Amino acid sequence: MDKAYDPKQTEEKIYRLWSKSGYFNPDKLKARNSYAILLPPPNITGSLHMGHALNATIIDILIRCKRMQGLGAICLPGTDHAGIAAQNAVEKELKKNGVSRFDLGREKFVQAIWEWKEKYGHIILGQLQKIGLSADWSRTRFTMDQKYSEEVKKTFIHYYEKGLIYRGERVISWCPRCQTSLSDLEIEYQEEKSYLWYLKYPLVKIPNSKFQIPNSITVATTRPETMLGDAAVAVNPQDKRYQNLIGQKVILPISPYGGSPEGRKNREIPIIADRAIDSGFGTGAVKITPAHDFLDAEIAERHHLPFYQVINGKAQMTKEAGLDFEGLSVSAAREKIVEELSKQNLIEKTEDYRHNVARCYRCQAKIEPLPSQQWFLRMPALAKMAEKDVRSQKTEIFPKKFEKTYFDWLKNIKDWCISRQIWWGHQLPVWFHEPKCVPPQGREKDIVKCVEMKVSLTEPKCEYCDAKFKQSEEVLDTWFSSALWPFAELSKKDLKKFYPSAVLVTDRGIINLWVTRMIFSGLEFLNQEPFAKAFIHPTVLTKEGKRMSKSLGTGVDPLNLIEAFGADATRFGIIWQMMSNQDIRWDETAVLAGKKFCNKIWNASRFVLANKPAGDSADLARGLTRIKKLTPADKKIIKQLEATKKSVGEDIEKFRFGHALRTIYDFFWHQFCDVYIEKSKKQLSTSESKLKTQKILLSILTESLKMLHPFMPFVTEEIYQNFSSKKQKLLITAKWN
RNA sequence: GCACCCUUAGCUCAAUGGUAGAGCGUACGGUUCACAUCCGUAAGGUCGCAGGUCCAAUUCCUGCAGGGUGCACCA
Repeated sequence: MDKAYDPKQTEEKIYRLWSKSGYFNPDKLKARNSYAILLPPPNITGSLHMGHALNATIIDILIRCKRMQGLGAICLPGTDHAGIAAQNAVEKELKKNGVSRFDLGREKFVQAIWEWKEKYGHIILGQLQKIGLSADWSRTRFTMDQKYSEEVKKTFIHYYEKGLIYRGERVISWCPRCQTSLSDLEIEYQEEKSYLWYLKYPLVKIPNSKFQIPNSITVATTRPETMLGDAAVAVNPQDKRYQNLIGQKVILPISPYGGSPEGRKNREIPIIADRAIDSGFGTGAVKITPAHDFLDAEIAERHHLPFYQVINGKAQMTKEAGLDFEGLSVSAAREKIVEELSKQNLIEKTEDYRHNVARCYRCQAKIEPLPSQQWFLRMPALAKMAEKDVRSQKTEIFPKKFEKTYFDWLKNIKDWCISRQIWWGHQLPVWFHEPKCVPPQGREKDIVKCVEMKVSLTEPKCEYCDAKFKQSEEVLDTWFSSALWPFAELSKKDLKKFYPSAVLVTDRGIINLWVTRMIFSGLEFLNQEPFAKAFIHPTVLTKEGKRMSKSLGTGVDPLNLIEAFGADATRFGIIWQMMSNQDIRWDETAVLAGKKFCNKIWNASRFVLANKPAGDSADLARGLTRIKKLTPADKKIIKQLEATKKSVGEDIEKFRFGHALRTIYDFFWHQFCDVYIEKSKKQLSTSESKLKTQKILLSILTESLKMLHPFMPFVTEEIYQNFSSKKQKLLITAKWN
């Protein structure tokens, strides 16, 4: 053995050794019980970041530990097609050559993404191998595999036939850049400086009114351009200031004019009372734009107000906004409106205002709420099921504080908008027959049965004509397919063995996007929750406590760490910092400590192996309990080993990985190396205690390597290869008792 | 606005109802015989602030401040 440990000469070689052994696949383990963990499928667009590294390390510690405990341990890997993210990534690539996806057309563009996926999609899995993840790669899945796709469609059909999926026109969140609808969870809010405009809407004069009616009512808004779509002004029914005005009408000072200027007549809209209005905000009077605001849409439903869509999917003003505005961008329209209103002296005042603006979680473009025909999954019943499951502890969310995130979302649940207008993804199994058959003479009655739309796995046939059905162009929300990850595409045999999985390990950022949806999907389709526990691990932040971000250049690339310090040191550094489920403020010196520790293990092993007696290692190490006449130092180290094993075992069960690692570290370095090895040097020099001491050294080393292996797999396996027994050739399957 | 979490050595973090510890860094010293990626010694903390409970509080309680997260609002 060399004087220093060199990860570069070791890691690839050892990983190949493991792969060749086939033990990542539990079929080879001949274990009675399984222990499965799903790898949260990274996006095909992803490249390894600290979050992946932490996640994979935790999963791998558990898998390696359970494998050594004799269970049929498996990590089920794969990748996610990442609808919007992948589409955006490839669009960006094409843009470099000045090509848009529309230039290519749908078929060719989707083909380009597939090619891109073949080329780059597997890279992240290779990176996970680099940090040592012992996943069963023979079972690698992809969320757009043919079988997976089929099951996604079957799921849609199941929900549809159960009446849980419906199609409807609703105000939804629309990303004008991605050109698609988004669900509530795909929106991020960002604080922004803006203004609150106080606009005066003149009241319609009523002759002979017994009340004193003011000239105008003032409404506060952050989006003056939406006034073109206003359908009412609303106040709280309790608001004393406006009692006289409820039921009166105001004149929209700028109205969407069409046609000739002579026909110009401003729209008159009512003043209504609605409980949703907060009388403390602004003037207590609010303009209601049903088509472009969620709350306004709700209020409009209650009051049967018309929806005027004045903004389109490209964030431009529509024809309905009137000839003066049609085609203008939202921001240009805003300027024009403000200018016009101030000309008319209808702006009472303007206030500085900070508020949260909704943005697309994939491209950061400003979201436009607008009415659109979409497909929805009815959530109340599913949400109830999911809530009950965690309330009854059938699925345990750990740490418990994250239960709140889960319950909060379920409590305020909205129907899930599952259709997306992008090209990359699972096309809806919905087929259109348009136009309907033209009934031949005398058969009108029969043909009435001809359907315009059919939900079906394969293309349906019309009973009355030869016209082909056309499949819906829309695709499903990526998370609709991710929700099926615990079971889709698994063979019946695998399903029996690996469902439910033991524990789900993931980040808090996707508790509801992913975890919650997996839970209700599992309950719905297999009548059992997909995992017994969901462990929400910490998030890796910068040293300053800020989010790591590639675009801001604040990210740390784990591959660089592996290159500089080795995979074991990187794993050590990550886990060393993972204490009590607080977020990690990244400190690279922990990786340095890991590198030093690798070397310490290496050199202590060199010492022990230089003093290894002849014979099979397994036999030598097992004889520990039979050794007589132990010295106090012998007894002490044996006792310390037992205590360490116990403590580490308990820590791992409770996901206290950082604590476990520090316990082993302290034992190995300070109790074993600093004290016992030093003492052993004397014991080795006398012939009566020599063999005993040699056996103890070998035994403690072997047990230490086993404990360390889940945390630092490469260096421990490499050392083990230098003295492995005929009976137990690999450390990965050595018994961890 | 509501809820939860965090605040301990220069940095990143532990532990603990009764003399506060680690890693990294710093200073000084040592080491042919496993390891200079090593060993030893030292410096360095009124444990965020203000109250309270207790014989005793960094540890328990309350309030405040700063940082973070989730939810609601975001007209």
